[in-house]
Amino acid sequence: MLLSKLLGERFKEKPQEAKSISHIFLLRGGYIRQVSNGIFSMLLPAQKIKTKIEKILREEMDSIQGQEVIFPVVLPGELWQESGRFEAVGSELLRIKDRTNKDLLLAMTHEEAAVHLARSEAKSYTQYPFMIYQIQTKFRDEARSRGGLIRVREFTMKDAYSFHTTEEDLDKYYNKCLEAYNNIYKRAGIPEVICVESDSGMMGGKVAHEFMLLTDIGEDTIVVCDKCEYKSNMEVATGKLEAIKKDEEPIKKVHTPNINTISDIAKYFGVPEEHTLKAAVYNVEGESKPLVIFIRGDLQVNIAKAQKIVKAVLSPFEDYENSDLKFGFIGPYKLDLEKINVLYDKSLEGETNLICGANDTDYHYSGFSIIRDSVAKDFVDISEVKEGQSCPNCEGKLKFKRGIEVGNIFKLGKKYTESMNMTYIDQDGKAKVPIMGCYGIGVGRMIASIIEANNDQYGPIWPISVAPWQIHICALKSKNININDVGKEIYEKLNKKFEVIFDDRGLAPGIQFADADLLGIPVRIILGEKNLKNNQVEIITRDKKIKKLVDLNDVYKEVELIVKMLEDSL
RNA sequence: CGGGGUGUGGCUCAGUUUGGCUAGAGCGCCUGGUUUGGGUCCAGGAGGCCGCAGGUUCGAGUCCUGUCACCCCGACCA
Repeated sequence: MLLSKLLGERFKEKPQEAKSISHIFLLRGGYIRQVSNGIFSMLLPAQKIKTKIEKILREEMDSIQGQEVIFPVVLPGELWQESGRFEAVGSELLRIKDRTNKDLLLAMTHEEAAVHLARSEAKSYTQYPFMIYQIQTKFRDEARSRGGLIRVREFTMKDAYSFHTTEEDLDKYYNKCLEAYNNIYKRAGIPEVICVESDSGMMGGKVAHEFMLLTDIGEDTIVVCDKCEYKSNMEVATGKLEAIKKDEEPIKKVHTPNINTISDIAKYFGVPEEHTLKAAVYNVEGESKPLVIFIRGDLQVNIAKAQKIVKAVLSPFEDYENSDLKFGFIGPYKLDLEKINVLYDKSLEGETNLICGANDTDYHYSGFSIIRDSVAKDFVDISEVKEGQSCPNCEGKLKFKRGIEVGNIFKLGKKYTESMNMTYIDQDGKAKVPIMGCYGIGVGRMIASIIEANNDQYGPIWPISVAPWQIHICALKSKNININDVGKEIYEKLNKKFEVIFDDRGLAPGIQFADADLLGIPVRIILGEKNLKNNQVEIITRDKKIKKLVDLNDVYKEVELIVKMLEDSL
């Protein structure tokens, strides 16, 4: 490729709208252009990177017996009605109508399409297990896209769906896939991606993991133990909770005028916040009674956990005027359970001598002991982990980090196969419902993540496995010799074996170097008058780790060595 | 969906507070020269429905109303 012909202007100003490093360099380097909110076009360099990532994805999926297929982007609404998601999913699902007013949708994920295909093709147990995957456009009408390619509405995703006859078989395959994912990130130059436990969300299923690139601009909070291997998304993270030792005291009603926040109560009674109990009230979708969650005063309710327990969407309860609940003064002692549902967080288990609301405006109780003074029997984990809390598995302390989710894997179980009536005939001649797993990786988000992990102040430093070109030839301008001719000769020779981009523009060296940095090509060959007089050229790697003068006759050999070395390092 | 912000040439922005000549700068682009290992310098040139619609006014980029788009923070995120 001749750089003089490459479309995609590179510029030095920081684009106003871009905040993250990857977004800035993707725009400045002429990789992507925004078309609309969360919708981008990709120019040649980005497209080439994308293709290379896809090649890695294909090889790794094929290596775990995946069969590549392709599903439609536009699906009939009725297919999603089978699984119940046509109604269940909110406005992120873009629903459209065709000319006959029939419901269509732009697929945001393809479980339904996968089951639709698999249920008519895999009717015998002898065909199991199998995995089908595709690399396809997805559309999610995100409430808020951001960060360039990090969170967009239209994107390319590798999604895979495996089908099994037993849980054990799914478990086995799940682990194989987890390994393939680690290979993918390693090969793409982001070996630092870690695998964490995660929430399966409304996808359903019990076990799920996310692959996270730890970086400050990440959207998710990751909880990691400073001693052991415990790693988890905040949504599902747990910490060790032990009852705080306090002497039991008799329960006592105390006048607390206008004191209704935990920090005020703690101050008023002169105790730390963990000696209080608080109530959080939610509306439960499809349920008329509000849900009251009791939790220790120093902790927050983790709504994702709570939603999983009640298996419904929660929203904050606000209608105190038409209820018996006294905002700011709700407590578990002598609470009327007729018109509400109640959950007790694990943090309250065994607690004694707490301050809690008295269900009477401007009054609290002190000396409340959960066993002695309430009907609470079951305690469930609904609390948000706090930084510094003890690890659930060891004596370590939990630390928070930020991460970008670059992939996820789910054990879906029978959620889709059952609702969509997929069966196979087992050895015993009986129809059975297969068990499913699904596995996704966003390609664009991977591009952004690779930049986030590999860059310097001048631009991206592409790992050679995904770099748009392997070699960048800079022919500097000269009055005395026609360097472009020399460059062309080297270009044509190298181009037979490598992917080469040749800067034949003859501009000021600063411009050529700056552009080369923005394109981030791993190996750069610089042709300048001074060195050429001695029959030499300079070879430098984008990360500046190798920088040497090479005899003109040895260029091919030398490049071959460096490329091999870079490839081997991944 | 809530809060904040921005729309002026391809990019970054000034001008809007206090309405007033033909709307500016730098970068980029085109032409000529100059320079030649980290965005050289000089001269000339092209390019703007001032987001859109309506209104006030002798006069609107500037004031008013509406509307659209985009960005940031949050909620949400299969």
